[in-house]
Amino acid sequence: MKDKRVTIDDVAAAAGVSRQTVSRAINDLPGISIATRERILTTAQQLGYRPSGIARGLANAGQRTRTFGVVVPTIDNEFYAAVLHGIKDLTSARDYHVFLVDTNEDPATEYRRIQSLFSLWIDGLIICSSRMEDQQLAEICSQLRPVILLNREFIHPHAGNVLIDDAEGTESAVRHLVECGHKRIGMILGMPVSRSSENRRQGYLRAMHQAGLPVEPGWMLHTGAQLDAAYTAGKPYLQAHPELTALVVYNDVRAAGLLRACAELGIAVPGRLSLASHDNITLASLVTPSLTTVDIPKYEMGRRGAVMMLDMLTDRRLQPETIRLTPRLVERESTATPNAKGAPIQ
Amino acid sequence: MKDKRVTIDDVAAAAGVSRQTVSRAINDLPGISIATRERILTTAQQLGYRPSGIARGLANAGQRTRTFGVVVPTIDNEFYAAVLHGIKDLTSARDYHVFLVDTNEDPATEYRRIQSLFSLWIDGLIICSSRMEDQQLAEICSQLRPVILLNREFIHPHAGNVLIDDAEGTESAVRHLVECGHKRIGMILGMPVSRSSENRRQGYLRAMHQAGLPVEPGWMLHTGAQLDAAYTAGKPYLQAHPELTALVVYNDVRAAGLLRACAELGIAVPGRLSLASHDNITLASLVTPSLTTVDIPKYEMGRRGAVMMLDMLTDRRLQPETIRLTPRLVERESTATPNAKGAPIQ
DNA sequence: ATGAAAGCGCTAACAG
DNA sequence: CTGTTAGCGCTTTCAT
Repeated sequence: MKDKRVTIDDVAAAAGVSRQTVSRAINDLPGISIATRERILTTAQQLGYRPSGIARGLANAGQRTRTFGVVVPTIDNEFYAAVLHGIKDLTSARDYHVFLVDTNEDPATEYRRIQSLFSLWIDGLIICSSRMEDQQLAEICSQLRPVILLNREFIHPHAGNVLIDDAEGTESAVRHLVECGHKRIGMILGMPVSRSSENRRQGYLRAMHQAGLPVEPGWMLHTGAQLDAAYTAGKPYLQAHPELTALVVYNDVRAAGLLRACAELGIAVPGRLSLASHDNITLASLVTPSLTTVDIPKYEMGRRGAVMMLDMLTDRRLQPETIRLTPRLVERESTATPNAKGAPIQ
Repeated sequence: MKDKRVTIDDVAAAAGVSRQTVSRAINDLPGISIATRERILTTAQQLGYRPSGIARGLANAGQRTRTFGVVVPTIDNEFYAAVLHGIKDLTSARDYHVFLVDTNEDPATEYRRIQSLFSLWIDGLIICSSRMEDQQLAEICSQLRPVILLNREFIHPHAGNVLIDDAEGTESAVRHLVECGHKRIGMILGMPVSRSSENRRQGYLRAMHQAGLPVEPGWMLHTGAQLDAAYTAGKPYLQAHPELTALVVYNDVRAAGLLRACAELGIAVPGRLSLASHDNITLASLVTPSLTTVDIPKYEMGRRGAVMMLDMLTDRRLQPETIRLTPRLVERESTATPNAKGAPIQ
């Protein structure tokens, strides 16, 4: 089926040294003469020797497999693709390998798949927007270090955090709408299990409160993650709430769904309804009207997480940090003064 | 740092049997009484025993780590995210784990990272849109089985193929444009290393030839993978070729870049220029005008690849197949009869 | 039906 | 500086 593997013993025999000396040469450890190292490295090269990560992992009793897991709710959302992109470069450069776990937005799947990953003796774990309970996270952290949480605050001696100030981001969006003159502002939320969604809801409530504006319970609507779900749920919501002149939307994907609903209902955006969303993924600038949105530094979040992970792996004494990234409102076409003249979209 | 691992010996001791018997129980192998199996499984459960995939891999001499690699040019493109999505479900259900490799569209990186992955003794490999030379692919296939190639034809006893008839897809797009009445049709290509791009170019040339239409060399333009790259390269191209009334574009991302260039140049789409692209990713239906595009069954491609992989892993005697999926033109707003009246976009 | 022995390929701990 | 001795946790023989 496949050629016999070249093992460390083969190299040792060929170079006429002990297996151990080869190990020292390969791993650049002290206690070996330069000449010997050179010679061994050359023979290893000639034989096409590749150290087995599997055997290394075993011998190390699970210390260093040079692998770690990355967990995302769904790879199908450009947001997480961008985070992964931020993780990738460093990982590739340092010759680590990444197990990708897609949890389908389901906390139970997340927990199960992570536990299963543990049997592979990963060195660490990056969990993006974890939907699990604190207790489960604690259990996972007790089994592994480091665990880097992106977009989810969790305090644990093994856990690092790269956080977005979600509430502040949403507040800036609401303030923008208020400055435009809006008074009746609704909010489209994400999945109930999403922490970001809850944080953004808090930001919305706080900003509305600070502006002295009322909030009706019916003004808030949870929708599924797909564009179609937002479209489907959004249509009756829009019809039921003609009093609203602006909406803060959980993310761009949902905003795009609402845009479609608005178009079909003849609701002009931003003429009759302003829309401010979050994430600033590619489509935010491509849809018509382009979306005013709170930019989340997705790539940077991934990159910083990967840096922390690799640093902690390189020097096990390093303590995990908490990094806070700041979102920033990007004003585009989907927000304007309320009741401005403007024909319905189609 | 972490609790002592529970090993097979711990379970054996607790259950009062040999390590071997535990192994039989865990792996559901014959040669063990039902009662004993039950008892062992229970104690294993109580102890929280999780078999080490690493040790299993080593003991198996690289046969079954329940791990395989998935290689994509760039996770940042929704196309590949969709493929991954198709791979994910089955993988998760069968409790396999996936190493994700992003090659940055670079053949050398692709080769290097795959070789590096081999040290982890993966069971198989799915390579999406490989940019490597046949010779390198052959080398990789000689080291591993199965290797499933998505969107890249390659014949080898270890290699399965899930293919798209790219040329046919492009031909259907060109035929559509010709039927609209276009005579001078250009093409925006992908990266020169992309096989799809080359196949689509062939389809373009063939369809133009069959329609008896001329093709100028200057009508074809290669652009980078990002939207901005297409926008930047597209602008001077559009200005240099006012004779063109329609464009076949390599993919939706690039078409979106061109759309922006057209908007800035005051070129109405489809009024003065029709655009037909490929892939049918989300943004294709969201941009204005929405894109006529050749739908590629991305999710299905990933899913079929994963099915073949897992089938071959389950039954090692199974021979790899070649599966061909058919693209399908989706007509939207970006194509129309040439020279139809219609004001420039802005 | 169960157990004992050997070894997968490597590194850590100790010798020399 | 280099070699020897033990495993890491598991599965495969081969015994019993």
